Amino acid sequence: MSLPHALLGLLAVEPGTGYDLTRMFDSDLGRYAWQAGHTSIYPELAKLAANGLVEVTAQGPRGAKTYDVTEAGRAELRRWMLAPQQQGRVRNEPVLRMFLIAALPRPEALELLDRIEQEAEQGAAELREVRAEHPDTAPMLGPEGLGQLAAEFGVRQYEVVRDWARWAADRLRAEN
Amino acid sequence: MSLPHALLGLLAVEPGTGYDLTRMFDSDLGRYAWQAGHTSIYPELAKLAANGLVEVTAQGPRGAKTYDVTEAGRAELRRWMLAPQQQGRVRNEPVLRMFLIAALPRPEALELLDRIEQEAEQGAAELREVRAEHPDTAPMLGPEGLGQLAAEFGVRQYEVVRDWARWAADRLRAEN
DNA sequence: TATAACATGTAAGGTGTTACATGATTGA
DNA sequence: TCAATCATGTAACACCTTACATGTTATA
Repeated sequence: MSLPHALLGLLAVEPGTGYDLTRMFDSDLGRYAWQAGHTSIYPELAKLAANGLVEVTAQGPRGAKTYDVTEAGRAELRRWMLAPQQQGRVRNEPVLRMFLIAALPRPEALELLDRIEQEAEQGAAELREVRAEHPDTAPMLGPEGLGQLAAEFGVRQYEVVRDWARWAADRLRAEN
Repeated sequence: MSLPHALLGLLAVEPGTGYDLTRMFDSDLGRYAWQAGHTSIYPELAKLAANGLVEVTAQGPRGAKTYDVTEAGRAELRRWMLAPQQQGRVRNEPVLRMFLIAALPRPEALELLDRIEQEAEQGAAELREVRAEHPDTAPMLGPEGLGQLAAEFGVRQYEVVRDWARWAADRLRAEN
């Protein structure tokens, strides 16, 4: 049940349409943090609006509705963000595959580890370029900040996966 | 739809009951990779058995049924593990919160970043001890391996979060 | 002998995904 | 004028969570 909070957060960073939010979930955000399709976003926006947490502040061309967070919405977002974390839910298919390598026969395990290492290095390289586009002076809070926080985390994340895969492959090869 | 594959993988590592699987999802695995409660596990096991991917190989005391993977199950697991990855689904509430820091006012953002840094360091410290319990010579494949792969990944993961939070806090404090 | 851990299940309700559906605007 | 992009929605189905429900075995 984090979708409403994700929407609240994204709109608090920058107001936008359901379509804008949909694209955000397709990029950075959906890659490391949270995913959602437009078919869950639109109904959820309607629900948030009905509860007074967001409101339509502008109407654009193709029936486009720009949503913004209300004061009540901002309060709820702060409450959720600052609440004791207590193990939020995690579902990460790539990481699941990584651990289940222990279930594979040796040759396949090594093959997969090597592939993971390569793909992670590639991902890191791509993201390093994205990161380089952000000027070092851009503000950390607001729309620029979200991108920076995500890109920086993403690079480090990929590097961890790459190093972990190398470590595991080395250890596995060392076993006689 | 990774639950069946998670179960297949865990049983391929080591046969066990639905109860055993439930406990696994409560530990390491559920923390970084995938979560599931017993109420989804038992029906899913029945479904996998009906499809011939797992089978009951032993009956224990309290009506306990020990499941093992069949040859067909192993084949399906290999297929899924080695299939081109193409962006598996990721849903990570802690990471979502991290990115949405960009939506907070400065004081709260700094407060949260400091808290994240501390909690991550604590998590890393705890896991380093868990990791130290695994002998360096234990085999990487099989039940010991799963724990090792997860512990090693977990330590590195926590360290990344800690370093990232420190980096973000430093950058934010540096802004005038 | 009582408590904790073991062990399995169903049902209702909520959430999320896939497929279906429509239409406007912009730019090549 | 055609294709891509923008923009929003509904319906059916699959999936997951919470609450309910039951009973056994080991151990302190």
